[in-house]
Amino acid sequence: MTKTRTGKSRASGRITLAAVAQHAGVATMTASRAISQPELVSPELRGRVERSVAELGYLPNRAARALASAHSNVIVVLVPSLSNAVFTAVLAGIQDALDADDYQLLIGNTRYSDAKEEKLLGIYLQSNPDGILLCGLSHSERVEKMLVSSRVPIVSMMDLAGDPDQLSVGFSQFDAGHAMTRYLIDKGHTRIGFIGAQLDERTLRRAGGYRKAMDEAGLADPRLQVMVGDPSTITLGAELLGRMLARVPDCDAIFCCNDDLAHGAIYQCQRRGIRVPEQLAICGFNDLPASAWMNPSVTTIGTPRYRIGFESAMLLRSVIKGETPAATQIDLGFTLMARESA
Amino acid sequence: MTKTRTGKSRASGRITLAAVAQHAGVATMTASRAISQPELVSPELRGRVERSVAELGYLPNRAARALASAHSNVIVVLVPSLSNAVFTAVLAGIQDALDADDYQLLIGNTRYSDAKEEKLLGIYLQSNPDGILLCGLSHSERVEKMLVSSRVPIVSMMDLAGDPDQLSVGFSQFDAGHAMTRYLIDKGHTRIGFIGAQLDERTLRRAGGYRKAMDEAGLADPRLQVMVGDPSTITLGAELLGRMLARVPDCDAIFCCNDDLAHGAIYQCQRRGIRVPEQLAICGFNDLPASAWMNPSVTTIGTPRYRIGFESAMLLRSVIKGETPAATQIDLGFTLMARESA
DNA sequence: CTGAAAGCGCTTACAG
DNA sequence: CTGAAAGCGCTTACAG
Repeated sequence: MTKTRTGKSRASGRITLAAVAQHAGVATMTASRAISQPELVSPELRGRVERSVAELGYLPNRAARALASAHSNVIVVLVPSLSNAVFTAVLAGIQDALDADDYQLLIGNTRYSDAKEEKLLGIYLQSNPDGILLCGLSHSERVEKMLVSSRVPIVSMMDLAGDPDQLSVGFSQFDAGHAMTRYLIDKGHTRIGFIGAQLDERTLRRAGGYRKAMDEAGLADPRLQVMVGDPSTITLGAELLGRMLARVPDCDAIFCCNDDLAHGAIYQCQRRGIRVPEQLAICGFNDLPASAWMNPSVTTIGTPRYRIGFESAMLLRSVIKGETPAATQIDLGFTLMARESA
Repeated sequence: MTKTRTGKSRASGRITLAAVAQHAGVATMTASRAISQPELVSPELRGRVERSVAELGYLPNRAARALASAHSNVIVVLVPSLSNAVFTAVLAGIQDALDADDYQLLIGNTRYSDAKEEKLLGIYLQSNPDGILLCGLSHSERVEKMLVSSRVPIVSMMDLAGDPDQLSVGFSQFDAGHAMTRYLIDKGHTRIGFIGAQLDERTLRRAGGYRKAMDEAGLADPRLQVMVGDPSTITLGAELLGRMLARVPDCDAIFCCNDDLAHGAIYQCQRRGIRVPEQLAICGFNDLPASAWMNPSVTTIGTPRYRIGFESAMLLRSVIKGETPAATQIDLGFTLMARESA
């Protein structure tokens, strides 16, 4: 008798909108409207549909909706790491910004790899996302191509794009690197080392700011830069401190490209009996929670990562809705946190 | 002339399989097969389709595939936090386990909230997931109901289910709490405090293990337990140390339910001039990277979080493929890391 | 090995 | 305010 029983059905077995409509005694269309545009349906029918939805435990099929409506309510977020507190804060901001909407977040972890970013983007683009949130300004050629041909709105997070056509939310990594170096110079340090790991674009821009400040002060010396491609960890910070001191024994300050490295460097100093900051000043970047609590507390750059996520998502949301944003580039700034270690 | 041009088209504008097929001069079906079951298509046609795919930059529409095939290749992962390194390691394990497959991970952050878990699950179930990975064994009644009626395979991560019908991968949080307490007792401590935050099920089980060990040794004293619902942070650890000492001044050891709290407690001791472990032994749980590096280094429980994610995903994967798992419960154990702080 | 037909569960026009 | 028809872009049987 029922259509779903006839012969070889390919049905999923789940409750469908048609079943809800039948249960409520209305057309499928009316049921659809009662759910997505309730103000267009008379209170009576709306009530009947709502009751049927509840009684049957109906859950809409997202794939069917996406296919029929040609938009998915999916927003793709690609971050280079999930173990780094910076990006989990960015994600928290995004989630909070989008909490009230019915967006589905597709979170991808590229692990600082172009190949992984390409792969993830390829998979995620298959879901026809309404928008994309990316970290950074530079991507592989293939990623750029995929992004362009997808025609999906994109917001770049973390740094500021020079190009006003590109939506970006963040702060100048270059300026922050410059400001921290300038701070150390003003404190009277002259042999200021820079320790960089991972060598992602943000680290390289901070290093660029460091170099400019050193140049301006006539203090530049290539031996003072220790750069490695490995992921940043406390252990690596401890190791690179050793490498720096072996190379430049009279080094009097070290600017670590992030707090993990700075913490490792400080712990290592404690083990070697090097007094921080008296014998060696050490500072970091990002202001992780431990930096305020360690002894000595760590001088570092406070970054608005939660707000970067939040504002990026709000900007993307407005663009998806067809609004013209007031500004295409949002500078959220940074804060130098002068504490005990430098 | 072309069908897509006639009148009011609802087409998305993207390249479709039909377009690929036409370009290759084959039927849509053959193009479909050439992509998903290439071994069933003659080398010649397969080659033509592959070339057309590349030339046109075809990306399959996931919604259409999901709708037609009644399975989505989506796996839902719900974790209570993304800022906690424990769960980001679990996620890394899951991602690595599923890397080769074409699964799409839907990662949800429940923030330790039943309401958020319900909401996320409701949204994610709309995508018809092939499987679900959850943290913990106990969920709200509504979540349980949704899970049951969805009939989607589920693996519970972190702890071990008593019920053999339930798939679980983890270790006994209770036993770990018991072992750490036993260790402190064996060291001669008698006034052992327990500091717990968040009060999620894992913390409560660890506290249960602590209480049992204290009972067994005849050392139980309710005043020794400081429990608060706030999220665990270094700052909270520092604060709860103060609260514990105010309440039990002669406390000689403190078992913190996780490393964040332990770190905060130790930093606070340093600021107050309390020597760790001589005056007060402090230990944590999870073995975060900093625990091995701090001075003093932190005694804690090493947990196999990456492997929990990896093995959970492998187990779920095999169940989705219709295999019968060798065991429904996988105990990955824990390791007591005896270091300087206790 | 290949293909014409039907259908997955929704929403978009359109008509009333 | 309500509904019958068509279509989104795929895959599943089935037939050849």
